[in-house]
Amino acid sequence: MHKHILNPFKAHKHDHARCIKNALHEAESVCVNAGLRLTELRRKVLQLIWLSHTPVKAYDILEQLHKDNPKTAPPTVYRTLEFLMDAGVVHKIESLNAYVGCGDPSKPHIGQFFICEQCGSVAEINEPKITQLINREARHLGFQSQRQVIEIRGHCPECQN
Amino acid sequence: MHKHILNPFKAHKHDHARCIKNALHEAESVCVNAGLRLTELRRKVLQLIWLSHTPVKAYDILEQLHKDNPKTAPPTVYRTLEFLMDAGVVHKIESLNAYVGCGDPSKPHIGQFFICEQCGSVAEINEPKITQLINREARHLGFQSQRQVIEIRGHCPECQN
DNA sequence: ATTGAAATGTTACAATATAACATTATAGTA
DNA sequence: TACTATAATGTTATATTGTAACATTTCAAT
Repeated sequence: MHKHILNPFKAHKHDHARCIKNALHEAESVCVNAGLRLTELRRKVLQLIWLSHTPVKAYDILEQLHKDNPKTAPPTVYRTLEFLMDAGVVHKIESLNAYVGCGDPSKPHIGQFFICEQCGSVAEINEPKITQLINREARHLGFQSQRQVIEIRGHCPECQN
Repeated sequence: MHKHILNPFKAHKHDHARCIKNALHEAESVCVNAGLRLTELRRKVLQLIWLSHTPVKAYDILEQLHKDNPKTAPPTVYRTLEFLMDAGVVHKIESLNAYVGCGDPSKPHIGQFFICEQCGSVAEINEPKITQLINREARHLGFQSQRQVIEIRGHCPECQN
């Protein structure tokens, strides 16, 4: 696997329980290192996101949380998502209005996402050449780049017939 | 101006009336060539989008249309936007939920957008190197790329102090 | 134990978008 | 010209996504 592939397309029967466990463990250490509190709620939401193989909608998370507490309201979800995104352990897919676990939160980065239109699965890479090329174009325009939204729609290996 | 810059950051006092006129004229010929009907409504919406120097929200368009017809409803706007996007004369900025006129609709293309967080203005380029690089990464993943969402957030030349 | 800040709860609502069906306009044909 | 199939728009209702503002609870540091 190339080093810049943070989160590849998953084989159908990879060990996803392990994925989740690993993601939670990484999130734990990211938060500890940054002096952030990964509370029960935040851990729960992160886990719900990782439980899915595809990006998760805020209101789907809300629905899941209702199983624990039927009175949970949208702000709880959105605040939690904001925290997880700021911590760098979750990314938002803007073109889907949905949220996905970061494949490698160990250091902050600009992710590039490949999203399957068919099955919804997402791969995340961090290819510095893309970042650099875009930054170069930005300079040509006199533009100061702060955040890059790179979302490629198409078909993943398993959905091509 | 580089050839791949489809829509640069505008100087404060460029001739925007000319921009609009030009855009409508181009849209006209795009539609004629494709056998599409640029109706009064569609032309009106396209004009409203170009009237703004920044991406326009669907409900702002709706509000403008209400001046002509107070009963106009959301589907009218969204359908018109869909038509204009399919025709290639308007792009949606996914990270803003807003719509912007295409800088060069003459041939279909993948646009790359630079969006100023301060003033909201947008520049559009079409740099094949970016497209190609991303497509190469896609191939590494076994991914068939169909559409690229490239939106760079930051500060435009006039908003850097 | 006290307290200030962070986290979460709660209520209400704003903003964005679509489904489904009705009506009108248009272009091509008889 | 009138007819008709299709495209375009109107209309009603509702779904989805997201936030403002204030109340309460939890937590860590004293």
